[in-house]
Amino acid sequence: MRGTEKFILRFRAKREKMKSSEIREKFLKYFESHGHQVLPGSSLVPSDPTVLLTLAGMLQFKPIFLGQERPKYRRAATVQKCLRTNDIEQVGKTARHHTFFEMLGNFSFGDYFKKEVIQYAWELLTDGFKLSKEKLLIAVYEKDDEAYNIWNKTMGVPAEKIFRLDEENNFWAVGPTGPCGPCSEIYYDQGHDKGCGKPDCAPGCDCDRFLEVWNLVFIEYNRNEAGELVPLKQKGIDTGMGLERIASVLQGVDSNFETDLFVPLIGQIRKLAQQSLPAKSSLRIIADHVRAATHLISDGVIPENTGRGYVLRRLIRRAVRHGRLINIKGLFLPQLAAEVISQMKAIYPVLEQKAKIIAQALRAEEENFLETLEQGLALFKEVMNQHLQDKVIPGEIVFKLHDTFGFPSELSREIAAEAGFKLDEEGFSREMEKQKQRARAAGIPAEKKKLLGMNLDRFGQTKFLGYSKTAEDSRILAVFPEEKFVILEKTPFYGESGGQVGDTGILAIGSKEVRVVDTLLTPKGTIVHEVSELHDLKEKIKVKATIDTAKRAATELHHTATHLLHKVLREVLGDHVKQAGSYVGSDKLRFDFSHFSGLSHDEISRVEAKVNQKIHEKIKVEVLEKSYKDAVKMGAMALFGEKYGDKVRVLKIGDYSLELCGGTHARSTGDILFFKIMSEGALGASIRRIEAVAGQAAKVFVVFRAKSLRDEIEASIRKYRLLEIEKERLGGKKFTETSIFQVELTELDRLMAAVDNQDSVNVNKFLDHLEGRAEWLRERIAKAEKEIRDLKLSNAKGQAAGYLSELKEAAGVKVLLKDFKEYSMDMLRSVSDTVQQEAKSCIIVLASSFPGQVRFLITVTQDLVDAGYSARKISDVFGPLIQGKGGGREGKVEGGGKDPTRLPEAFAKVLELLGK
RNA sequence: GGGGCUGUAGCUCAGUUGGGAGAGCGCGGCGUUCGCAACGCCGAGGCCGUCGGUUCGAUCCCGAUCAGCUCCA
Repeated sequence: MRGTEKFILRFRAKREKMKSSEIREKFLKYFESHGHQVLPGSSLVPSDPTVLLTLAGMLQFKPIFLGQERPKYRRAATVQKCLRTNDIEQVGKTARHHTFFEMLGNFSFGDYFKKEVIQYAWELLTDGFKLSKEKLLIAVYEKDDEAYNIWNKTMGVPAEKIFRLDEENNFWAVGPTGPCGPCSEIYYDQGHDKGCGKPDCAPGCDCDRFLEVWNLVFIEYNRNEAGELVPLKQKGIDTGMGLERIASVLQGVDSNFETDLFVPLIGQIRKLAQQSLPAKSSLRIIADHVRAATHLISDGVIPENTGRGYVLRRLIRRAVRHGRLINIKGLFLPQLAAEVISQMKAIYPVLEQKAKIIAQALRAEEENFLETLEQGLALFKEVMNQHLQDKVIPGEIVFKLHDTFGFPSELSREIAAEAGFKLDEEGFSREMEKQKQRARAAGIPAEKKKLLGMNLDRFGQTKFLGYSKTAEDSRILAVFPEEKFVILEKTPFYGESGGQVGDTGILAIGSKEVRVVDTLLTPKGTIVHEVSELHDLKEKIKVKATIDTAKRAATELHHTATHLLHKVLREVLGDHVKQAGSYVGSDKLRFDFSHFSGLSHDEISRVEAKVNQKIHEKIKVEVLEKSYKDAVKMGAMALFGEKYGDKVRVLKIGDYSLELCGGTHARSTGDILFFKIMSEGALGASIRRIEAVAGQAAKVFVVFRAKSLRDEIEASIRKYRLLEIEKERLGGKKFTETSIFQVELTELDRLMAAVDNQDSVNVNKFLDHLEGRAEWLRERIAKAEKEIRDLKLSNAKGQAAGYLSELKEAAGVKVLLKDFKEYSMDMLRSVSDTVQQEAKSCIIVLASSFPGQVRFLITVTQDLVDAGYSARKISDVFGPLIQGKGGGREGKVEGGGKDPTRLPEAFAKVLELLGK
């Protein structure tokens, strides 16, 4: 009976465990019922551009606490996803560390303060969550008597359960200056057996006995520049309770990874591992990192080599490596991410919306890393074997792992540490620095370098008139004869910037003209004209500056097309597409952007169709002058890391696209005429490059492409016919009619009509069709060539038996000497093999003669080699006579020469040699 | 823009004094079997990324180029 009772008790205990979803709900409900506005958690990517990631629950309220923004509500409560990687190497080793976690928090903005928040926290924990008061302990800042007294007197917590901790532990601040204040922490005592057992073990100890479950921050001061604490008029409250931690307490488990937040996920990883006892830490690391990566991607981060993207990349790569460590075969992250999504989509709907991108990005990154992981690990193993004594991985190797195989250095550190090795950190930094210098030295074009060395700051910003004018009377401010640079007072010439190339044109002095070959722009805005010759250019004289309008117009088309392309890419591929550099010239445009995988044929086609659709719509292109602030407010896309002045130009393409841009543009998208992508490819990890053409250049490109395809097809048809004739001659059969592959002129006319209608779908159809025909013919030709080779080979083999009768005797040895016309080495070998098989013991010298060229093969059967004959010795006599030589083994020599006319003489010499 | 690594059968990859291109998986056929799985036998499938150079001869050495990966700018 007692056994049954126990069972029932355990069963009930299990049933009453609070699920994590109930904890979130209960938390928010509690504060809602106490006048708090429940707000949605913010993205992991903060709106504050100076902060890399959301690493605390209060981040979205930081401007309020800093006094920069007025709160909409006086009280708020949130569940906030957070991501931290500062303790990443601890994740998996301990029961509590995470990179991704959820923070439950309640906030007061100038409303309630210490007393209320302490009451709320206590009530929720003891009454709402039913935690035993006996097991809760309190820490306060050592100088905060007020908090101490509230806990002790008002709440009735006995003095021995309240600890005073120092500034390091219990004083909170956003930075060196700004709002700050003491805090108070609530600990849960897990009992003696969970702790370190030291006599001084208490809250704040590193061991696992006292769990900090809730931190209450009392924001009451502002620390000024002088470091003084000035009391705030509006005091605030900011609290944080880690969901994973409180869940482990409420569910009575030893680690956060055993809560319902992790159990299903870890279960699935265990299944994938196909191993009875996979390493616990690897399971935890994978589970943690998958959660983090999934959420990061859902908030628009994709794996890259800088910033947030690099954080994500490190998480994914570490997870992939641990996957291999526990024997998971093949791709596994997309699958696990799906589990995370299905588990958390109710609370974070964005996960479901971005499910496709999450799977794609994870798959691409995992696939890529798997490609290099194996090689890198092999190198690692090899190097470790070489350094068994000092147990240090040399800096060059760490660098190579990073540079070539994409091992983030901390991953290398981790792998090394597992085997008791260390990294030569200094050597690594040294190599890294070298690489940076190399790149810097090579990165700056010669002209730019010249410009930077000249110090032209004193000229300031040149007045640019080129937005509306193509010619202008001006005056020369300065001439630099050595560099052939000219600076004008004002100019219609556009200096190279924002990807757009500089203008070319002429400077006229009276009736004399000087060509401007390029125009540059200094960082301070000085426009520098590079001229082909100096002539009479001097300071202060008057010139008329006229740009090459045709080139400028072609460039403008490409520039406007670039903006359309950017927008269309975001529509077709997703919001994560960001410009990463561009080139806009009169001949073509180049657009680099972030995206994790290559574009499919279909995606490229859709992009082209959409851009051409916008061209077809003839949308008005306008430039608005705005303050930077207004521009951003309008929703204009600005490039991260670019500097903008007070007044910015905003390029508006109807209601379609809005971007900051200082370049020059077409008046209407209709002017672009046609748009065609020439190529798409990878630039580096997660950066793609598209090269495209617009306007007349696009038309020319399409025509040129079509014509060269047509030429190739015509030539292929001729070649194929010849091959078929030869095949027939050699005894092969069939002749395929090829004229159906011919390109009719009317087809090209229809292609041009499609170009004129911006009908890129049909243009591509035509081009693909031509491409298909050319490809088909290429394959046919390759196949016919192979068939001809095979026919020749089998013909040669078939005839070989007939040569037995030509065997001669020399000193009791059978010898075959024969010249074939235009046989390949394969055919000679085939003949030699057959004859050897039949004649058993013999020496064969075969030659194949071409005009001015001979190839030969000399073989000696093994029994004759044993008897002292040598193919090499024969070759040494035979070769020189035909102006050549050969090499190989005693039994076989291959070689060649240049004089087929002396072959009879050479054969005779061989007989003579053998006869001796 | 610069550096490193990789490119061989449908897939995963071997392949050194430069001298007849291989394995495993997959595929096709046959056999054993009532059938499946499994196994055995046989077979197809390759201009060794492309172009050029050195060489009598290049998957191999050198150069260029393309593609993928990776790092730096």
